[in-house]
Amino acid sequence: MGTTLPFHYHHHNLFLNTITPHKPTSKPYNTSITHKPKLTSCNLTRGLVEIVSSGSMQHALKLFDKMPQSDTFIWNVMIRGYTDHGFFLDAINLYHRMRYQGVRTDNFTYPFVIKACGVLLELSEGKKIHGNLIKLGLDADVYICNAIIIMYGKLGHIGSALKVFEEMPVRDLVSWNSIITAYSLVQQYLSSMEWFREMLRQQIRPDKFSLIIALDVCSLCVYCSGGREIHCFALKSGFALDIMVQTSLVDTYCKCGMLSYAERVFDKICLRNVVAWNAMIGGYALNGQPLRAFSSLKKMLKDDNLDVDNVTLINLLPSCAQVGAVLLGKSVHGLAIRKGFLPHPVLETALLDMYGEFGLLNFAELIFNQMTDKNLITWNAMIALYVQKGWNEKALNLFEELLSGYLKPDTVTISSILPAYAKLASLRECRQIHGYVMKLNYHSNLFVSNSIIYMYASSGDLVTARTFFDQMSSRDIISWNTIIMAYAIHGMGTMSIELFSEMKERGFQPNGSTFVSLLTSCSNSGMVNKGWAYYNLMKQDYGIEPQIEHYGCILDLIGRTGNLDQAMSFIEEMPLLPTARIWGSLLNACRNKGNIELAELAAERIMSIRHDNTGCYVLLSNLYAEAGRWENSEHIKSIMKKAGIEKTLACSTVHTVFRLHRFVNQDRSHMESDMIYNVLGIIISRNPGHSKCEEYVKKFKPSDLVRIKANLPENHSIRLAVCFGLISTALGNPVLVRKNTRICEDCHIVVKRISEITKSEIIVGDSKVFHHFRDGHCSCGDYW
DNA sequence: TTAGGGTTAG
Repeated sequence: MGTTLPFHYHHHNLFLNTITPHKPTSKPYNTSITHKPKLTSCNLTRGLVEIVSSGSMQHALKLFDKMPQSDTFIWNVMIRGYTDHGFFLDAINLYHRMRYQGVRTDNFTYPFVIKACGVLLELSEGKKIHGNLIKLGLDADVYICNAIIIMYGKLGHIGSALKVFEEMPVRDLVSWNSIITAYSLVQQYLSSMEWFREMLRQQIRPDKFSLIIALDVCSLCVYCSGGREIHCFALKSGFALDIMVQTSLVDTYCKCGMLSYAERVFDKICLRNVVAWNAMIGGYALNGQPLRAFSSLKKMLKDDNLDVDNVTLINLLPSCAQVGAVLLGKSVHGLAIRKGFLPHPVLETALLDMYGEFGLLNFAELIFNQMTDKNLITWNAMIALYVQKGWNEKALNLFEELLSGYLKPDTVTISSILPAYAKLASLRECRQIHGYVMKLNYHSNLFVSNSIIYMYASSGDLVTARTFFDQMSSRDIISWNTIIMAYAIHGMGTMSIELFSEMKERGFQPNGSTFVSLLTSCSNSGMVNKGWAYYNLMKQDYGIEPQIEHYGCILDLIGRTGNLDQAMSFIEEMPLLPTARIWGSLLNACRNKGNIELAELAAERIMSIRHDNTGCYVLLSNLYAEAGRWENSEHIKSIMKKAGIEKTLACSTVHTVFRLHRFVNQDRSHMESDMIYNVLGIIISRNPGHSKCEEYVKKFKPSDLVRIKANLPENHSIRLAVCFGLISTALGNPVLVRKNTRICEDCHIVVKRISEITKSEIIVGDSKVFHHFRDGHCSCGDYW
């Protein structure tokens, strides 16, 4: 055995192999040299090709620099090497050096450079190269054109891609596959499938890659029947025996929710490889069958004697999350480390997601912070996690951090972060992010635009929410559900109902969520009969089986009537297991009726479900206090203390142009405190006949008064915020106050009165609904 | 002695 490699390269590589035993080059050189090779140019070139294909580009470059550089071929080899091994920028740079040094480029040079431009999203570079090609007369080369079509697809310029395709003097099968891929890349899946069909119409026989691309398109747009059509075609044309096609079929069926079809294809695969298994394991998670994913893994290891790769683990993690198997998840994490799969951005993001699902936020944060090559998907995962878990402030900070970096947020980022804006930001900030969305041209994306409706509605600006909705160029069912819900949380039931009819007129079929919006609206606006009517309509006319959310709404509706017996029997007759939300609804009804016994029962149930019970404890404790049962009230407080449950510090906020103003109960810290208390004093003095203090003096012994004085409604944060809002809000604009807990009955009465005296519209968003106070009335109809 | 499209992944 001999080698034609120059000796010093040999030596170099052996040395490398000794220091990095875990990363052998893919093609180790033969060491049994029997003769000293001649350093001919041909030998050098062969050596270069071999080193390049092994991926050690630094070594290749050293050799390259020593070689005569007039030869186009070796430049092409180098550029290919860079592109093949992911050094796209180096590929483009070397191409520039090649042109600078006056080396002739040829038809072999360009496909690699073009690919590099596509991957790096280098639009201007790509266009320049395209221009050069035309000058060089290479723009008719099939290989080059095919590469350009893909590049324009990646860059989102489908028009340019199509133009190249249409102007090609000769097209081959790859050209067709490329245009289908390009349409898929710009997410125009229907056009993509149209081109696939056009290909068949023109009697061009697809190859297995055509089928794989088309199947991928079907997965992406969940086009189930398309997947089946291609399956039929594959069976007729013999491609159904190809493992890559089979794997694609498994994947497509899984992504279209047709698990049994996927299993049938999978079982027919003769020699299953790890990729096929991965598709199946991932598919089980996707279809909510985590246990089957685990048993698949077992079979893969045992029956087929295959080993896991990083994709196996990536696909396995969602199953761990679904069954809440923390230990199992951690052991998969450990396995990933032992196998040397980490760091790996996709695997790390999958781990982050899983820990997030477990609620182990600190683990997720740890992974995020340790990651060296975070991409946009990683950032999106972390932001979405924060928002889902209600850590809105952290989400907003992280989003700010993302904006200050080089990554550009996409529509996923924006639709994830908007709910955090809805919860925390001022209207001004909401308008800012809205402007940013318009600038990025993301507002036509339905996920984004639906989130914008929600954002405006839940930050108190129903008018803008509606205007935005009206101006949307296209809407889906979620847009309608969102706007109906917007009016629901603002207690404007008639508007919700109006929109519901309009939605039907425009041909949208209501779904379960539509009725959640509608029923919430009826309940929040006190339209009890209408609520029941829609509940029946939903079941009878639309065949929608009520879910727990619907039962919750109906229970709120019953609660409003004060008929606690009916509420209780409704719960008992429900075919679903009552959740904390259900008992919470009953508890709320009990609070309004002052029925302590039933409230205790409801509270007990809530606590047994071990939901986040803070609100429930507070409510019960207040209920006891109002009834003068101090011992019970204190007892609840001590339970909370023992359990380490902190009562949410009630606060109310008002935004001015300059900043956020936050008020707590009895707050004296505000700069304008004196003025605020003066205004409050004037209003209270003009509101005789209502003071909880007087009531309490009549009701309780002096010793009790000391206990309750600390939290008298007299100086509740909401009143301070409303008064400050009256001072700081421009005349004619509504005063907008937000509160992190529910508004108390006493404050509700006072704010109604304030709206009457001042002739101002006052909007108070509490933790459940928006109260619109005007002329002494509230949109909630005094039930919330 | 070099090309283009391509199975499983967040």
